[in-house]
Order: sequence, then C-alpha cells, then structure tokens
Amino acid sequence: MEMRKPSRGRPRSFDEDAVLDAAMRAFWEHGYEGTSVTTLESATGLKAPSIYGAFGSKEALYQSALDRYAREHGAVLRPDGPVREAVAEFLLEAADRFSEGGLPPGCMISTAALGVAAAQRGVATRPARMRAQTLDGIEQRLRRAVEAGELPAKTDAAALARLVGAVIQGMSVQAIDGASRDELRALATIAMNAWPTDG
Amino acid sequence: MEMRKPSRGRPRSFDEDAVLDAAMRAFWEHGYEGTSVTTLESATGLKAPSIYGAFGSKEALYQSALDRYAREHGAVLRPDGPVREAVAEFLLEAADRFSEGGLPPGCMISTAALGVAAAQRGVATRPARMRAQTLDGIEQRLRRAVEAGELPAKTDAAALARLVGAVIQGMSVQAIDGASRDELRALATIAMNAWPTDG
DNA sequence: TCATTTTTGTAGTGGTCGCTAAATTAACTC
DNA sequence: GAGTTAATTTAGCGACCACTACAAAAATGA
Repeated sequence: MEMRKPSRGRPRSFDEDAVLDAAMRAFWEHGYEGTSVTTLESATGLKAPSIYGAFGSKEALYQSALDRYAREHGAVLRPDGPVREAVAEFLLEAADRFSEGGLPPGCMISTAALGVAAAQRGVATRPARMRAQTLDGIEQRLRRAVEAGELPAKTDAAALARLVGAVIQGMSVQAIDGASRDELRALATIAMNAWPTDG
Repeated sequence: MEMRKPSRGRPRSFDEDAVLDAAMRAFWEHGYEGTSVTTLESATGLKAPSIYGAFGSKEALYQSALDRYAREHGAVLRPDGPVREAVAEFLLEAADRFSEGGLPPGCMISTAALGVAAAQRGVATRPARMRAQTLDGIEQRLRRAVEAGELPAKTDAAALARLVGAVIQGMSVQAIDGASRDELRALATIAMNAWPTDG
C-alpha cells in the first residue's frame, strides 16, 4: 500500500472507495464486456478522465473491483471447527449472498468472463485463477479433515471440492436466472446429502 | 419448416448447415457479445451481406446457433427406465461432452449470457428460458419417479432438480477453466451420493 | 500575489461495432 | 439471345468503443 500525502494540487472531488463500489456493482451485474466506460461514468457520476486518473484503465478498474468483491462480498470457508458444518455454512452463506436484495444476483467471480472475445482473453485469467484458488482452498481443507480422521480415508478430496465449487457456481447461475433465497438454500441443503459417511 | 425451390436467381455458394455449425462454435466459445460479425466472417468464410441474407441478424443467427446446439450437442435425460441411472448417465454424458476434444469446452447454454449489457438484455432471455426448461424437465421426471414410488415420498423434487442443474452448470464452468474429462466424471459421480434413500 | 501541482470538464482521437446500399455476378425462364 | 431473380463483392453508414490532449479550475507553497 503506497500512502501519499498530496497536499499539493487540486483535491479529489469524490470518494474513491464509493466510486470503486459503484463500479464493482456495474461489473458484477453486467460483466466486463457488458460494462462500457459510458456505463461506468453514469454508475459513478464521474467523467472518463477522472476514472482513468484514479484507476488507470477499464481493465485495471475491473481487477480492483474483483479484489473489492472478494474482500467484501465473498463467502469464506471457515478453516477450523467441524468440516461438515463449515462446508454447510459456506454453501448456505453463498445462497444468502447470491440472492441478497440491493445487490446484483449471483457471484461476481464464479460465473465471470466465461465467454469472452479472443482479443481480450487476458481479462478472463484473473477470475479463472480466483476460481482455481477457491477450489484449491476447499480441497486443502478437506484433505486436512481426511488426515485428521474427520472424513473417511478413501474420500476423494479433489472431487468433493469440485462438487462444492460446482454447487456454488450453479447457485450463481440460478440466482442470476431469478432463483430465490429459499430455493438456493434448499439446493445447498440437498447437496450436503452427498457428504461422505464412514459406511 | 418452410421448404422452397428457388430455382431462380444465383444459387448459394455455401452450405448453410456448415456455416451455421461454424457460427455455433464461435458463439459457443466466445459468447454472444464476445463474437463480433467480423469474427463470424472469418469463422464462416462468408462476407457480412451473405450472413445477413441467410440468417437475418447477429441475434437471429445466435438463436439459430442455440437451437442447433441443443439439437446436436445437448445431453438428454432419458425419460424412461430407472431414474437414478438416468440421472447418473445424464451427468456423465455432460461430463464427456463438456470436455470433448475438437469442440469448445463447457456448455453453450448452461453458462451463456450471464453478464450482458443492459441494452441487449433481450439476447439473454432465450438461454435463460432454455435453462429454466431444463430444470423443469428434470423436476417433472423426478416428480414422476416419486409418484411411482421409485423415490421416497418426502423427496424435494424441485431442490433435487436444482442440484442436478447446478452440477451441470458447475461442470460447464470448470470445463471452461480446463477441467479434464476424468475430473468432471469424478465430480458427477460424487454428486450422485446426494441421491435420496429410503432411510 | 504568483508560480506550481493535480483534478476537472470539454471535446475530441482512431478503431471497431452491427448493419446495409449499390453494383456486379450467376443462375434461372422465355 | 433477352429479361428476371437472387447471391455475391465492394464500400461505407452512423453509433459506440476505450481512451486522451487540452485547457480551465482549485488547491498548495513561496
């Protein structure tokens, strides 16, 4: 983090944090390609030169918006406690967040930049990497549970992690298609029936 | 189907079916907004006026491509036989198709047009409706199985259908992110552990 | 006050978007 | 052959894309 005391020159007339929040919601709702700079102008109330002065480029602003989303709106898999409860909470929290009123439906990362023009495929790599990190984090958590004897030794941690990820991604799609909080929670609950047992 | 014997005027110099197939693959890989008319020109080998003469507009071509995809590349839930086997086959077939070499990864419908510009939201309604129809078809199939005593009476058919849909949608996302056939099949297999029992 | 620094609004840049008018070409019928 | 019909190529339409040069504006330090 580079702090700077400007103290010289004309001061900013806007709250950078609020502007980033507005841009994040625009990207969240319409995706990277579906959000034009003109869209960002009306979403933030700024003119293009101010946006570029503060964030550099549309792509850089998108990356900052992704980081902000992960920080403020991302569900987290609790790293301690009983693993089954942790995963169940994780899925239910996602169900709530994806259908929360006053925010765009679905997840900004789970279903981001899936179809993107060949020219700007670079934009898609960041969300894809974030999804891979999420999958990997789940898998590590499950693997630890297996090693601790909390899950059967024969548990396929990688496949189970992919299932948890698929439920998240599917809930995101269905939230965008209008699924309600209760419908998503029912989905998450029934998905937990796939949880491995010692049988 | 309206057949026509033109017999008059200059004949087409291209195979409309092959052109539609090429356009479908372009939309499949890059999505609606990510596929420009210039992209379609190089994918099909045609010039814009020929495309417009044969298909009307980019949006109409996209709809035709969606129909073709559903007809030729869509996995189907077998309407008869044991329901558990039918669903398992459905998921495994999707796993295979989403990771099949020589074709774009993922599903053209499951994860289509999720983030789209506000101006052209109409394009997204068709894929969304197709997803809704798929979910509804699964739910009806499950409901029949419940009525036939093949599934426990307390089975939440709607939630179970949403879970099956979520697995499909999640597999599509993960296939786009590079998941292999085996990884997707393992996901599908472990998902079937959520299948209800009489306990 | 005056020079300096940074942000602001104005007004564009070249490029690409989806799409099409006009002329040419290639088949038909008579 | 002449006339008709439709698909082709060429060329370019207005609109929007992401982005920026420029100068006015608003704060500072001297």
